[in-house]
Amino acid sequence: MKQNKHSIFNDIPDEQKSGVVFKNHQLKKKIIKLLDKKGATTINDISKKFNSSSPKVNKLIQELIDEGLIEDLGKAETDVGRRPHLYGLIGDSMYFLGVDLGRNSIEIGLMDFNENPIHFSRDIEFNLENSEKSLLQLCDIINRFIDQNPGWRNKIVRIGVNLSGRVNHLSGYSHNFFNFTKTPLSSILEEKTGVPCFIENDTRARAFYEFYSHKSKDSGNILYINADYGLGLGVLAQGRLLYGKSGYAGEFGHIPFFENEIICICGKKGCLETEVSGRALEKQFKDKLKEGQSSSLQHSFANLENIRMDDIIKAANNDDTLSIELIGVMAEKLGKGITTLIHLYNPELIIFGGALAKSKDHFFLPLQMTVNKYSLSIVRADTQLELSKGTEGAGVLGACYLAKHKVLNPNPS
Amino acid sequence: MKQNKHSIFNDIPDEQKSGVVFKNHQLKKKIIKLLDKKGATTINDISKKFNSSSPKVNKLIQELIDEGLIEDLGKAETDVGRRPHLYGLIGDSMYFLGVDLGRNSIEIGLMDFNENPIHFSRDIEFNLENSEKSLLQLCDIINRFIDQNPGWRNKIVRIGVNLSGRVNHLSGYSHNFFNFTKTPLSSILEEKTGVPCFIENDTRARAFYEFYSHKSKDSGNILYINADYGLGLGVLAQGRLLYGKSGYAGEFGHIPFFENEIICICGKKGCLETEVSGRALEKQFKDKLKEGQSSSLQHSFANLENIRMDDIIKAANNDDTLSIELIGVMAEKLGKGITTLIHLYNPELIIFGGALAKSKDHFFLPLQMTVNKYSLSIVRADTQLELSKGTEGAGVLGACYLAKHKVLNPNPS
DNA sequence: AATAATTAATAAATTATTTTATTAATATAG
DNA sequence: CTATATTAATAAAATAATTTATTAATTATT
Repeated sequence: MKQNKHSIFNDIPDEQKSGVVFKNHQLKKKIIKLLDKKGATTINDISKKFNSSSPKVNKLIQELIDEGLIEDLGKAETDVGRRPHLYGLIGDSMYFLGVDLGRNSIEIGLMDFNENPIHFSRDIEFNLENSEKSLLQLCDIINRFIDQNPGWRNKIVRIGVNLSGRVNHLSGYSHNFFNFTKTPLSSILEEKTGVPCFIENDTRARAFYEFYSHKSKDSGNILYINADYGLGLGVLAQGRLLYGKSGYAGEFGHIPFFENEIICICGKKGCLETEVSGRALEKQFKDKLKEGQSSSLQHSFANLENIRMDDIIKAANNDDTLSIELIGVMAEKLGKGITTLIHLYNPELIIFGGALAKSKDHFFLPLQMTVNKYSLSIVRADTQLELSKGTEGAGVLGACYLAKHKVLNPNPS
Repeated sequence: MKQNKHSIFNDIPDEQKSGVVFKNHQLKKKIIKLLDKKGATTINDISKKFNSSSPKVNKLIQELIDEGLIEDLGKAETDVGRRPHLYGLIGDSMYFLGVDLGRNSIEIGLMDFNENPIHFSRDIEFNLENSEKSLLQLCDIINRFIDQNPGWRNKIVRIGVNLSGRVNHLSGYSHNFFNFTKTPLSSILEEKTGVPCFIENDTRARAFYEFYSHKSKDSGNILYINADYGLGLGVLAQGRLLYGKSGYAGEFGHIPFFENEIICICGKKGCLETEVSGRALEKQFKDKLKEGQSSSLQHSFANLENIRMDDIIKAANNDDTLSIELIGVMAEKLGKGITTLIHLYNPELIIFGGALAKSKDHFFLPLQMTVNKYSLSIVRADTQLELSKGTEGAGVLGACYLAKHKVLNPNPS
């Protein structure tokens, strides 16, 4: 495959690992990271920040300009003295590609360094199977997306691919899909596309989108609850995604929470998910109808078994009393679970997303009430609760943001 | 106060922040960190590790020898070629001081860079009050400890002080004690002793001792449960102590867990601690006696109200059936809580300490059974459960280890 | 036992970086 | 409108680092 032009974020050869070339390379990366964080910056500020002389920084800046990565943004406004030049990233110089694998479709998106969307394709037909054929099809779809525009391939510096199930982001192995080769999945993708790739769990990628796109992220302790058909959790602790020993951290849906007899999809009984999830909501709704309770949905469905989570949520938003009640009770139960999370992670923010969060206040108000009831006020005071805006393509965006994050922070998570 | 001689871990003046002096200083610190981690190392290995030339490393090594921090350990064994010299830290060149504040006593310990104990003083009389007098007394005790040996003061590079309650390790403010000044507590201690100081929550310091002294700490995801009069938790997530937004992370004892009517010391009802803690055990034990159940302890106590947690644990270890039963039931309840922790943190190890853990198998076996019963086997498989060895002076040792850790890792937590 | 092969340490040569001095650009005061 | 003060950028000088060549130390081999 074609080699990416932008070597700045590719590893440099081993023989150069010692010496000046390597150190200049490192410093250039640091400069780019700084410009990304702070925006337009002067040579003096950069040289102070990195304890490097201004002639040295000047030289590297000139090289970065020649490489097409940064540009001179003119002079800064100052009160006195000669005005320094400002330098900033050329957002269009580098791209990130995000891929979100669903069961029956793929979504792909391209984002530039300034986080502007370049192009998105939704609902690309794809049959996810644990087979080599399916994997090759995936690579083909990605390559065809990239080749839509001849200028793109050379600009893409990293590709992130979201998969459901257990994913080892460090080794690049997926546990549930494409696990038939000795080579890590990420390496195969890399070989087929010619661009460095990584894989990530889809809920965590979505969570990362929420974390990254949110304004207030002071201390970096944020939780994202995905209340959908299942119940997922993504954790950002002290600025880093939490994985735990093998990537299971945040298995919120399966903590033992109820003394009930409902068997969870995980095989255990009493999991939080057995009573708090879209799946549980469907079950509870149908049970109530069988018990003789009424709902506006009865008119729309000939066969009540066809009622789905989304229908119930829509009904609640159209004032269906039974739906509102069930969602409210569920939110109260979730609130107690959230209190546990607040005490264990002491987050500054919890964001609620997924289908259930779409029922807005019917879900959010009882949730908040319960959290207030059960939590220590001194701990609770730290934590802000928020509904997700439910942005389309959060998964793909999360993969793109993660790609950018990994490019700028190669060492830790 | 006398200034510490070892400037290597003190911040260098601002005017030197640019330039060669600063960079050499940084590289020397990196060398010391490497020697601490890897033990005896050659100049070539160091220069490769840090992308620095061997003449440069050679020069810095000579300087470090002159400063008395490292020593030439003779030649390495090699198969072929000239044998390189090995260099290693002089453990005795730098000390760490740990201070553990109890309600009525202080414990102080001194440890060298190789983690050898130098001197420990237990049960120093001290009355902890939120007053300036009490604070001055504390400083006096610390200074008197240091002055026991005229050679110590100059060798101590950092002092760690453990306090109960909420502690901000970053700002240096304590929430519950010595909170009457605008100056952070850590700065006051620093001024009075002439050595850089930090403060930390006592449970977290204890937890850090357990993490640091344990052999297997691969991925750095470890929990420490302090099952004592209260119920505490210390979390090491991805190699870093977990604090959360304001240092409340790990408030395990106060998660809403029971539908009971017992008012917790925190003011809420239903907290895990209301039924799982030494405090709860005392209450339950006395209630059972009042209900007419019998125990061997009835013979030893004229007034049954004087029975304490430690007596019940001792009784259990001497085959007292009632004590064993109560501890067993408590361990089962804790097991369910532990399962929640396993699902949320996916740790590789959980260590159980505190007084309750001293009842060994009476506590540990029912605990393990319950964890196995409630947890997802695939997540559970990652987690090893262990009883703490219950080392004397774990708090002071934790403060010393933390001091060393902070000296070697100044940037993150 | 002498020699070749190998690697470490050091010295010398080369290259790179920083420091300083100089020139350029800009605002303010007289 | 010019002089002065102030800061940026650049050039020159000084310093420091790396690279290379050389010498030293060591094992295996002839």
